[in-house]
Amino acid sequence: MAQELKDTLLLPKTDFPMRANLVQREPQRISHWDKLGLYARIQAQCAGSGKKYVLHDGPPFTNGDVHIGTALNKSLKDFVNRYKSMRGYATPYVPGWDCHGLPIEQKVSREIQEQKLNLTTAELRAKCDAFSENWIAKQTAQFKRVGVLADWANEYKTKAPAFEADILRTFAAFVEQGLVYRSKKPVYWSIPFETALAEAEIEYKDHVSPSIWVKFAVPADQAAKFGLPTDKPLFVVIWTTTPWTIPANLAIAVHPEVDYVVADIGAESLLVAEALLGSVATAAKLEAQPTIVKTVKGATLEHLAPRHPFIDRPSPVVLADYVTTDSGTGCVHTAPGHGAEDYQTGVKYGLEIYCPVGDDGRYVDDGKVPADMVGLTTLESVEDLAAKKTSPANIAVLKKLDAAGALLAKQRYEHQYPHCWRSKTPIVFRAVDQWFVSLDKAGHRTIALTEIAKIAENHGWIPAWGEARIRGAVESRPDWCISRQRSWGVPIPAFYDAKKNAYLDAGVARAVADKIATRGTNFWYDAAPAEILAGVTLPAGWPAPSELTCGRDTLDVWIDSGSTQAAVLKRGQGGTHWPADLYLEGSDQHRGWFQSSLWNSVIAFGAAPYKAVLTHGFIVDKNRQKISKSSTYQKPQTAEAYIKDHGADVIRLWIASQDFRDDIPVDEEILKHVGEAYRLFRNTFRFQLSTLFDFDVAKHAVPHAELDALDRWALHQTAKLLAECTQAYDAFEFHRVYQLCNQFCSVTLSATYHDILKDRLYTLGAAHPLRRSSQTAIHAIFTTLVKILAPVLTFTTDEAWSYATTGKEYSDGSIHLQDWPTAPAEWTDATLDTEFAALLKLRAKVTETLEPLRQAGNIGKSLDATLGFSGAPDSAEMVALAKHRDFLPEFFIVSAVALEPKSGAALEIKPLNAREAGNTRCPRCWRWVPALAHSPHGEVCPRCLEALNS
RNA sequence: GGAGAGAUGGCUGAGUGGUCGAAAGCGCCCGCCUGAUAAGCGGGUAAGGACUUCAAAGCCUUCGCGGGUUCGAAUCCCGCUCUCCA
Repeated sequence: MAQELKDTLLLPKTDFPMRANLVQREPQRISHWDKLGLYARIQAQCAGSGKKYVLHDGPPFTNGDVHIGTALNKSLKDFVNRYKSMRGYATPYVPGWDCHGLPIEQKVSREIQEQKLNLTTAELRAKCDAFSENWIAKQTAQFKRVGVLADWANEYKTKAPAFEADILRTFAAFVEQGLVYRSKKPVYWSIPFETALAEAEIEYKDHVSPSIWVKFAVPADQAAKFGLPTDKPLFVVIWTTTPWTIPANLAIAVHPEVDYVVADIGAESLLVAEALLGSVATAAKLEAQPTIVKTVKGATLEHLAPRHPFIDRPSPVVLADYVTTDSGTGCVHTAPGHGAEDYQTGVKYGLEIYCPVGDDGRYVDDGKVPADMVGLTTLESVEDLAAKKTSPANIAVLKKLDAAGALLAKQRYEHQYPHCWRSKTPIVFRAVDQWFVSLDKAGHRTIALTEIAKIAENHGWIPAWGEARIRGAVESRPDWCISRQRSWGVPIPAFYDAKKNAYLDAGVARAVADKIATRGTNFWYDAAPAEILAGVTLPAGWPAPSELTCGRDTLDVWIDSGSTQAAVLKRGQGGTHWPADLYLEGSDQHRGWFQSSLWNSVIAFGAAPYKAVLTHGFIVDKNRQKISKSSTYQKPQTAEAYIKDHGADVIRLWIASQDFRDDIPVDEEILKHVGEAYRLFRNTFRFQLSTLFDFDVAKHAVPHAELDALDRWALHQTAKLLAECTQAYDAFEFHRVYQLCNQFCSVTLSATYHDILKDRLYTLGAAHPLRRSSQTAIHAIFTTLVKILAPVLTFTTDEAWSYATTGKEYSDGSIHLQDWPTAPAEWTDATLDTEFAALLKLRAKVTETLEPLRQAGNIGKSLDATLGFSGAPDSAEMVALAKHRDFLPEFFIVSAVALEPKSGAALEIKPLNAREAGNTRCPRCWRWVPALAHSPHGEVCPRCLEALNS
């Protein structure tokens, strides 16, 4: 009997599964999309709109699995592209790969060493090429698995011959403008890799250096000449944290305006800045308080010539404005071959740019370095660092100074020091002949800064502090050292004669580029200069090709990646355009790719390559620590590892849920919560689909004006949600979309709208106007909601959409081909919203009132109760209740509601057990009614009887 | 050493001078339902402290830490610590 009645109900029905089973099923949907040619279809659909939005992809490095942080980056890009394409923009998205560079060459070289192979440069390069290509294939699959939609068949690779040719053409533009020069000045140098490094290739780490105070003896005749006391031996004291640079010391810098003192410390006198005498005395643990015997301005000391402590030469005093009295002695050890400022001062005073340290980091035998120090290394290996040992060179210098009686004091000094990003060892500053690009010569720095400001005016730096970040990087950047002593890269098209004179020319570079475009860069390594230069008109003054050899330096890889805007956007690859509408990368790229792209673009084309730059933070653990430093995370931090556990849609939802402008914390608890939110969304879709099983919009939709008030209220809420989500997407605030949808689904829908609706959807006749009204609304809400979430939940929304439109798991249509939803103006009804807000407040009070009855075991579900409201008939509450009198039982999900106007009384809610109120339960709709009626299926309430007869 | 960013309850995340001990969701606890069922609904839920009490209620402190401005601060200012970035 009960079963028979139950069969007359219109219970929800759908094939859309409750369990997502994302890990297994997502790959199937990816194949489905591949078959559909989804990317091409979306682009074709938007092509006619006349609107285009180009997000230019920053290339990941091709030497390993996709890291979760890279997946985060690509997902954010995917959210943007999908949203924009739904808004009708063509969104050509050409993914890219950064292929050249040290880490790959290093890995490949190691393999070669292990196999004891002896390869030519060209062969090594071929292996690097294959290595990179292999990872491109793997990473492509991994990105696709995350759900990233892109023009995968039309990718760009920095190692492609045509691309390499464009890098060289960009470089030729530099040469043409006279910006490229060869010079010997100090650069960051990685000893293990024996190469110069770019600023973006170093990382600052804690480091303990031996800081030392060194005495430079002033000969008596010198002291006399400068009017300094000669009664006791006089020493100029310097301070340094890099003892190994002492053999390269050529001068001592003082500030012209600073006061210096000669201080008597007993047996001898010291010359230091007055302000630092105290700290020097402390460091040297002097027993007696030093006595100042003379004070002079730094300027008067210029050309005073103390002696180097253990090499027979003078170390003259020079003047420099950068000298401070913050720390040290105010007398700055100057080695023009080992420091940027030292170099400037060296040039100013005509000093040699002296660097007695070889490529391998060892002292060379130049006849000046003490014989017993030749061959010692300045490298602190990873093992040394772990053992807290300093370099052999440092140790030797300390000994030497001590033996010479020149070591006044030494101390451990903890600070942050630049390290090579790959070998993790401290870098050294080292002057070597390198190619540089002048950034000021043709006013490019000014242009770059102007471009930064222009972008800021259009609010293109997102978040806004990005402007300060890149401005700082651009302002402070020294001339760009662009040569690398590596093989796996784009060769610098320079030639050298027998005397090592360099020849570089823009026209020649372009000619080389043209040849490389078809033959690849190995041409440079395989062919003789005569062949490379065949058919090329040599500039005046060049020797014959037969007298030249090809340079073996390669270009800094930041020239590679900085050229993507030329090689991809300027060429319109895949339908892109220049400048890009958006660059979107981690915030470290202000110093990296955002900057290198800006310089390249400004130099080559006179303007920035992007209109807007969006940055995100980095993934950290729940203690806000970098994952690589984290002790709680053991599993590999690859995208694959996360997706294997949670599925791509949950990972994407997690990414969307976080405010990515800050660091992005990840841990299992957070992912678990996101998983719950995912289920909420999925269940919302499922419930809505299941209630629409017998609804056909074309046939059954009810005109808006005829919709029930509750349904119109729900549509009002939907319109509000849509407006807010649209605004959030436009501002790239995906976490707001997440929060808004989450609240909408759980509060507005599940706990309120859907809950109330169940009675009418299940028990009324199929075609009852009220039921069709609600189905009309649900259909509209579903359609809106599923589209709002489509950019994030790509798999799930596509699945739900397929069920909604065809009832099947897969279909030719796709949610991703849909336009962004719109809310008809009639959906918005502020008056209704206000009215319902009041009713909902009462509803909250009602559930509170019902709870004691339930706790007491008097009622189970709320339908087991009836309600009485008493209160002043003119009170706002009673008026609102009276207005919706017939709707109240349904609204409160109770069996009956009685209104008892009582003049002047405060509102009172009186819940009652429905049975005690003298009712009988209808076995079909479970409502308690005064009397049942006969039906062919047994006794039911009058309303059910009507449903059964319809 | 940086005129870079940040620190809100178990988690996400609102909140830029008072209505905030702090929205909302999640989680957790208790209960209901079994016609969304690996679902759904309702209620409760920050921590510490002193005191009083059978109990309830009440009191004080706390939005990284410490100061300051103000009648009043999570919100403004200064210093510090830590994290991320360089």
